[in-house]
Amino acid sequence: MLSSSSSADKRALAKAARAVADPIDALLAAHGLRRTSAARAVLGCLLATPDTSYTHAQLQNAISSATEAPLDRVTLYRLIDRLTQVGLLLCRVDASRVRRYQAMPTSVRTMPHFECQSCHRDSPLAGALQASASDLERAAQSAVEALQALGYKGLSMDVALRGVCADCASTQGLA
Amino acid sequence: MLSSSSSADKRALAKAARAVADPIDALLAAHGLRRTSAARAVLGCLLATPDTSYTHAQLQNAISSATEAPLDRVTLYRLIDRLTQVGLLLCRVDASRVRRYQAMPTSVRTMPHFECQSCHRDSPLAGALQASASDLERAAQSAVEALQALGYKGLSMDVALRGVCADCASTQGLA
DNA sequence: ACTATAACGCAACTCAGTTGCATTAAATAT
DNA sequence: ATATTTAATGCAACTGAGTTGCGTTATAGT
Repeated sequence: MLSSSSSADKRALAKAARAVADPIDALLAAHGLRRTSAARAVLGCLLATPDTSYTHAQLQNAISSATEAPLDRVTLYRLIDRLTQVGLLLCRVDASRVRRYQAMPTSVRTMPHFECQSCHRDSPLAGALQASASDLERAAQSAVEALQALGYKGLSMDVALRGVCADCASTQGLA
Repeated sequence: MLSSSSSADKRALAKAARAVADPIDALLAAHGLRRTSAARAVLGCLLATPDTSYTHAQLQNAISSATEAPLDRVTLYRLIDRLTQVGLLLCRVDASRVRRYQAMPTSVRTMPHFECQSCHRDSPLAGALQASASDLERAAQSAVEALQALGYKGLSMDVALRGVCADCASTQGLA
């Protein structure tokens, strides 16, 4: 039965080959999702740019301009939901209250950042704060490992400092 | 002129006494804000319940039911903005994309928490994760001190882990 | 090829937050 | 103490992200 080339076998093989050939199709299938053109486009776009997050609007725009298919707003929302629920995407809410999506990172990297409540700037901890940032990253890393040991999947972490930055504090009468 | 009790002096003294007597009025004045009934109500409500955050709607509801004045939606938004900008309030965006406000805490306390992307539960790091949480808090603390040394004011921090929790991961076919 | 159902596309809707503008009331100057 | 300035208020209309319902289309399993 190994080399019996019935037409049924041929079709099954062709199908499997297609799924295995394209890593994106393989991922979709492995997570129980259908391989639609929209799913391929979105996942492909996000996997092509790791560590880069897109808003819903940016993603819709990117897909619609790259491919010919315009892709409906609601469809994209629902597709993103599915991809996120199975752990293929990572979602976070940014400081201006919009969700940002990205491909689930393979290695967890923490990027401590500071949001000023006054000027609303969001900047990474750098310069003199590099040391603190590294400490935070290390602590975050071990927390992630602890969660992984408990069976948690697709982990990522966000460390946000908030307050009033030195610039804003000096130009206001702060107690 | 020390003990000259003119009526002008009396009024000035009464005014100063009022401002100093009420710590809320004192705070408002110290930050260059007018002492209006709305500002007193909001700041009073938030200072009365430290470490408790309210959404705009909750705050409006609390104010309107506690006092007689109904307080307009937009007025509350703008008032919150002002209080936040001068560092009297702390604002964060929760997992469901709504802003939550609370009185600026005097001591910075970090509360690492986990958000599941699948079941959307948000829970604090507890149990076996206590150790990691403590490490994170310690690292966060020194980061905050570093920022304070640079002149940053009203600091607070948020450590969010994200991913798919063990429960959801086991009930889905996750790779 | 046939069927069940996941995924799609459209319209209408909700909810948090924003903007413009005329009015009111603190704070400051006279 | 009254006048003046300008911060704060209240209303109406608007925006933008995300959701819900429902009929249609296309994928996966028979």
